[in-house]
Amino acid sequence: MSTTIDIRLPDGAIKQMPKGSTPLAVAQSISEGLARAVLSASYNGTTIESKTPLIEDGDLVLYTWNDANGKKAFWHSSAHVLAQALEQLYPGIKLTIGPAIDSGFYYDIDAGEYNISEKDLPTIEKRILEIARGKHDFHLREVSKEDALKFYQDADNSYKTELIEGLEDGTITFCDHDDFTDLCRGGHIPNTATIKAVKLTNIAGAYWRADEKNKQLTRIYGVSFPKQKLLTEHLALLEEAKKRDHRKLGAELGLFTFSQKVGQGLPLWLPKGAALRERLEQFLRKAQTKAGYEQVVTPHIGQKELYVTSGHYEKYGADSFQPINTPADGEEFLLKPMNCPHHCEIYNASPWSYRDLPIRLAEFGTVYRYEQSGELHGLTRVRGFTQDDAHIFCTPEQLNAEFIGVIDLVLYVFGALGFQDFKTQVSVRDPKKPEKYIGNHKLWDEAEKAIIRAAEQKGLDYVVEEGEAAFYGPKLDFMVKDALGRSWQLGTIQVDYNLPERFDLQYKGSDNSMHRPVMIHRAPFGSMERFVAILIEHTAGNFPLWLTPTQVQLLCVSEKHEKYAQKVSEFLENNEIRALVDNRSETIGKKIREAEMSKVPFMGIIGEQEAAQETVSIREHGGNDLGTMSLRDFAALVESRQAAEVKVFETN
RNA sequence: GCCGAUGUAGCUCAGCUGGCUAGAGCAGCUGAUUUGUAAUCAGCAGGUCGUGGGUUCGAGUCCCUCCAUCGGCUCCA
Repeated sequence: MSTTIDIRLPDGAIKQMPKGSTPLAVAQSISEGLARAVLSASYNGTTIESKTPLIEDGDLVLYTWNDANGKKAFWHSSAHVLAQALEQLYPGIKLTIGPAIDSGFYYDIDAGEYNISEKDLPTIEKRILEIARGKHDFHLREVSKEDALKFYQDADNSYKTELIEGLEDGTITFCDHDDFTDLCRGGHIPNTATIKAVKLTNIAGAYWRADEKNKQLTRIYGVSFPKQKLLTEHLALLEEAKKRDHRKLGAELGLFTFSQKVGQGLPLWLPKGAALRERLEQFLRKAQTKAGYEQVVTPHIGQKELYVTSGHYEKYGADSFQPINTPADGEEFLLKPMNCPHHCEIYNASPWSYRDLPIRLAEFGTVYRYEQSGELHGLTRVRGFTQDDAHIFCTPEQLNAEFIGVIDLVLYVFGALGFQDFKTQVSVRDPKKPEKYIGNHKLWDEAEKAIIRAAEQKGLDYVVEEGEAAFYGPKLDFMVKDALGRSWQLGTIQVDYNLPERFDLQYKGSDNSMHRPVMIHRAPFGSMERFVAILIEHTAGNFPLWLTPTQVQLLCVSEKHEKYAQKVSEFLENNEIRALVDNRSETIGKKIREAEMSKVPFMGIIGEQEAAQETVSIREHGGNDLGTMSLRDFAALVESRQAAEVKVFETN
């Protein structure tokens, strides 16, 4: 029997090591520095500890802080120490779960009688660091299911026993460090000493097993680092991100507002915001016309019966804005929560032949949904919003091509607005909760397959998320992050066999008999509100020239030059450049400062010289001085800048 | 909806352990100034301290209710 094994490293090199060597030992054989930096590893694709003995040939990847997996191990291990600190400070609390997440880690506890609040976080942080400095090794060990259950029965922790009940004997591991033990699957750093800085970011309620009906636990979020400097940088980054918050910028730039009198979650678009939004609508309208869509308009209310037919009433009726009554007895209308039923009725208004299909009906449709009060969030989650909606009615044979056409449109829109960093997600049924969905399984299977097929054909790097489907059909969702890294669904494309059934949609086939069309619901922006919100956070309010409300602010050096400034303004307006004149009796310095803060791309300074020579002196946002130029040259400059922006997305 | 925090002028904030007519800067208005690349000067005005109740001789400050906002959870047609 061989006493050595061959370990292949990512660069292809093969290390021959004694059987039972650990990843840490492999790292050591490469360099001391690497050994110090190793946080975790994977062997043959499975995550392991840096001290797991390797007993067969395989591929080894060593992870350091610079790898996502290294960070994950670091944060997961930090969660263990957080749990230990909490147990020490609050004896008798019950631990539940504590995973690493994208930006740190959390631990959920049942705090029992304790009332832990934000004020206590610094104390807990201090204790974590004290423990970490104790230089404790993490040890993963296997335990039998019986022993594991006994351990937590003795500790009177029903959460852990519930978790263990769901695990198979032989796969259960505990992790020890110092005097602390936790049920854990693994993925730890070697020693607590590398945890040099920790910040508990917030404390919140979270339901056990993510179920609203279960007890609410206390969740403590944190983030930790191997160097104090990294924490300082992280906190500075968060401060920067806060400056890009669309709620703050929306107010500062005069884009939108809310009123308690009007109601929560009901945005009021100010002139500048409305102008921006209209420009976005025009942009999409143009792209859609080119792609064969036709614009329709439908009312903001519909008879209750309409939503009973669609199935929405049964699903959401109780949690929606309640029916509107009329003087007529028993007559009830609902504010429309979606446009599809209306569009189905437009389809039903005429007979269709397979030769007519596909038909694509588009509408910027404003809908009202009674979102839970705790869900409302700036413009990203509101109770009244406008979907850039459209419904495609096509034959089953056309489905694939139509779906791909919509993916192209979404990618075009994202490209135009500079959203490069998005994730695609195929949202399918939760197999454990079939009662959440309507329609028959065969059609669902087909719809899910159709989406995955199209995503594959377009080469999208998608993830499949169970339980994220709409109740009537699966979706392909385009997720984009906000300034703070929270993920939001923008674009969505959905395949639906159900509404055609419910509304009895038909077309005559080439075989002279009636057939059922397939429906695609789609919205590239998702909603105007959410899209603008994310756009604000991505651009920090520095919108592309073609979108920005004011392109040029003309600043008079003194009131004497107002007349010429008006002339310049008129010239620019005639050249379709959006300009404003600032003729207040203020110093030029102040006017520049304010124009800078309102993020106008160009400032045109107008004084004695400019008026005499019929020129304008241009300063770009950010301070770049472009010098003095003729009005014609400036108009040409703006035009070429704008054309360059458009060209970027036309060629994408 | 749930857990936690917050709520003082249009905005950003001060107001100690409850104690005289609640302060500041910016914004606004009036006047002076007529300005050359990120804040000219002076004066004036502006607040039922989120709402409603309570405790107290006395509440911006303490307690309760509701509303809104923020961070999560849950939800998201």
